[in-house]
This record gives sequence, C-alpha cells and structure tokens, in this order.
Amino acid sequence: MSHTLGIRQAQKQKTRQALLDAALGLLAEQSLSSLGLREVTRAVGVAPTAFYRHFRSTADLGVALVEEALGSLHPMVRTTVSTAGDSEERIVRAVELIAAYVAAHPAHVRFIARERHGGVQPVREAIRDQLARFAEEVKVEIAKDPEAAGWSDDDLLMLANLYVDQMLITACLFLEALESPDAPKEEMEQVTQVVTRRLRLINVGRGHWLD
Amino acid sequence: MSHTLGIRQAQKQKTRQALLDAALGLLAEQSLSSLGLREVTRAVGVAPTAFYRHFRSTADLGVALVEEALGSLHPMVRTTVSTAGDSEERIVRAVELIAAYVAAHPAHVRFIARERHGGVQPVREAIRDQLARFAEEVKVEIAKDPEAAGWSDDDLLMLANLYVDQMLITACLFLEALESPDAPKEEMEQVTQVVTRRLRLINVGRGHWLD
DNA sequence: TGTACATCAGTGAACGCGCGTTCACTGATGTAC
DNA sequence: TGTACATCAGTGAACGCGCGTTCACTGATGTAC
Repeated sequence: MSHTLGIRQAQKQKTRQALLDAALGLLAEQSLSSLGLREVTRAVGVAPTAFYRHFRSTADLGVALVEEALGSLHPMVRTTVSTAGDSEERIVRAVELIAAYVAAHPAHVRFIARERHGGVQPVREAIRDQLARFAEEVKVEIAKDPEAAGWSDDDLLMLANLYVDQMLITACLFLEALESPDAPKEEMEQVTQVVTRRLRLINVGRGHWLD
Repeated sequence: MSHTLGIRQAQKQKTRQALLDAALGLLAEQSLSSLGLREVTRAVGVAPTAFYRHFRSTADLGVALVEEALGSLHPMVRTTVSTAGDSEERIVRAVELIAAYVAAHPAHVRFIARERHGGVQPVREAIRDQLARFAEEVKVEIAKDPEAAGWSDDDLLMLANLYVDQMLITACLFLEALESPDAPKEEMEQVTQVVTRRLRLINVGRGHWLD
C-alpha cells in the first residue's frame, strides 16, 4: 500500500497549492515583480505570515510555478516529436497538442510568456533551463529521424531551438485568440491555420537543407 | 529658418526625456507594472508631482517608451528587407543590423521583450500594434521580390510574421549574449552563427514553398 | 523698450494606505513509552 | 490504549517605510500693449 501523508503534511501541501493557485490567478493581470505576498495570502484566506511557511519570497513561489507549468510537459513533447507518421501528420498533432494545453492551462501559459523575459532573475533562469531541456530533448528525437542523416550536431540543435521557439510563439498566439473578446473559436481556428503553415515552411526548409 | 522652441517648452521636453531615460534605466531590473512614479522622479531629481506634468501614469510613460524604442525602426526594417543582393547577403545584413541595434540600445530591447507579454495592457497593445506594422511593411517588401510570384497574400503575411518573430528572438539572444558575464564578444559571434543558419533554413523553405 | 498681467513647469507639505518582516503565541498533530 | 512531551503550520499585533495623489504655492517665461 502506498505511503499516506500525515494529516499535518497533507494540510500543508493543500495550503501551498492554494497559494500557488491564488498567485497564478493574480498574475493574470500583473507581473510577478509587482505581486505582493499579502495579496496572495489575502486571496487564499490565511495570515500573511503563513506565506513564509511555504516560500521565502514571491520570487521563490515563481520558480515553483515554472516547475508546475513546464515540468510535466517533457514527456508530452518527446512523444509528439518522435511519434510515427509523416511530417504533415506530426505538425497537425503538435499544433493540436499546443492548442489543447493552452485551453486547459491558459494561466500557466501566460505566466511563462510573461516571466520568460520578466523582471525576476531566478524565474527567468528557471524558464531558460526548462526551455533548454526541451530543445535538448527535441534534438535527441529529431536526430533519430532518417531525415536527419548527414546533419551536424549544431544544425540539429539549431532546428530543435527553432521548434521550441515556435512552440512558445504558437502557445502565445493561441492564448491571445482565447482571450479575444468577440470570437475565440474562429480566432483559434485562424491561428491553427497560420502556425501550421509556418511549421510546414520550416519543414520544407528542413527537407532541402542539405541540397 | 526653423521654428525654435521657447525656453519653457525646451526645458519641459528635457525633463520629459530625463524621466523616460531614468525609467528605462530602472526597468533593467524590474517590470513596468512594479515601477513606481516616485522612483523615476527621484532618479531624475525632481519632485514626485512633476511627473504628472508629463505623464498620467507609469503605463502612459511605458507607451511613450514603446514609440521611442520601435518608432524609428520602420525605415531601417523596410530598407533591410528590400535591399538588393541575394538572400544570403540580406540575411547577413539583417543580422548585423539587429546586432548593432541591440548593442546601441540594449535597454530599449529589453524593455520591448519584457513588456511584450508584460502586465500592463496599454503597453502590450502598443507593442502589438508596432509589430503588426512591421509585419505589414515586411509583407509589402517581400511581395515585390520575384521569388514571391505565385504566393498568396496569406502566405506572404505568414512569412512576414515569421521574419518579424525571428527579428525579436534574435534581438533577445543578442541581448542575453551582451549581458553574459564572461565573454560577450564570443557569445555574440555564436548567436550570429546560429540565427544566420535559422534564417537560411527559413529561406530554403521559402525557396521550395511552391514545389 | 518697458510695464503689467497670464501662463504653467516644477515645488513641498500632507494624507491615508498597504507593504514586507519580526515576534511571541496557540493548538492540533505526531511520537515515545 | 493512554499519557506526557515535542513539533510546527498557521495566528495576530506591531513596526517602520515608501507609495500615489491632492493641493495651494512660486517664480521664471510668455504675451499684450
């Protein structure tokens, strides 16, 4: 039988998660560097001092949010890139996956987009590290593809980074579409069209790279 | 003879510019949404209330900074994209131009990168509008190229947006390299290599798009 | 040119407010016997 | 199972501080005659 947490630890985790959730909500309309510790505890309904039982600072909480937003995405990215099928099928699947993730976790996506170049250094670094991991993983997967024969390691990493950047740009575009006041459905569809063609163009370049 | 500003107006402009410069400096280490009006006036050496003679709020100042950072760039972008020479020459010239701009105005570049998805809506919108203008201008220029024969308007805009996004990503990479603690020169060179190959790959795709 | 009045960029005091952090505390949960 | 002590997540009062905004002001610059 699996180990059950004590009542105390379980309650602590619950409060910690409540703080993370509340912070993510508040970050919809501001940056981490202006997020106040008291705002977060007020939103959760605990005393300001309780915050210190879980995080040293809001920057520390931000780093935890990076892990929450991107940590679980690695297996998904790996399988999507390495999945069978021709490149057109893979593009469609990747774009669908990104659209689904943005729809399911819009606040996490906004947080990453906002803080990637935001005003809090440890958070920027945490995001940079995660994205570098994605690029490395994508590189490993595309290296296995027969199309990658003759490619230098540098070129593989260059292409992997290009894919990762497109992934992020795509997520941002879907997020903007999702928040469109009038017709999010139509805008989502339009973004799907555009980013699919972008990836197609990149893949055409990939196919003729060694010509 | 050209119209000279009165002493009063000239002094006002000087103070306004000092506020913009001070704000840009302070924004090196924080986001606009946490920038205080008093911080800015303190840095300039004027009373906090003087701020209101120039801007309604820090968000208002942010919008002015967007114009300052991107407004003068439109002619440069147009000429770079439309300039004569084969695509390899144009890539090299574009990358050089971006590197030079980042070296000359690092604070402006960081500001745009940070606030593009930052916590202040009017500033996000101002940046989005400027980038849309760039994309439209790039589209017009690449449409003139003989290579663009047979391209749909949608595809031209898709490619233009891809270029604009790459321009921004490139600027961010140069900025990171510039701020590298150990060897900025070498890192700048490495970024040049990588982004040049990225653009080459995109151009290979562009060349075979209608195959 | 000189004078009298208008304009307005910048001042400085004052305000109420929410901030991050400290500290000693409480009382439920955990543990040792 | 029951008892006695230890742990520690969350409390609540208190602190000094910087914030944005208001207001009536000053004095150099601008303008009309």
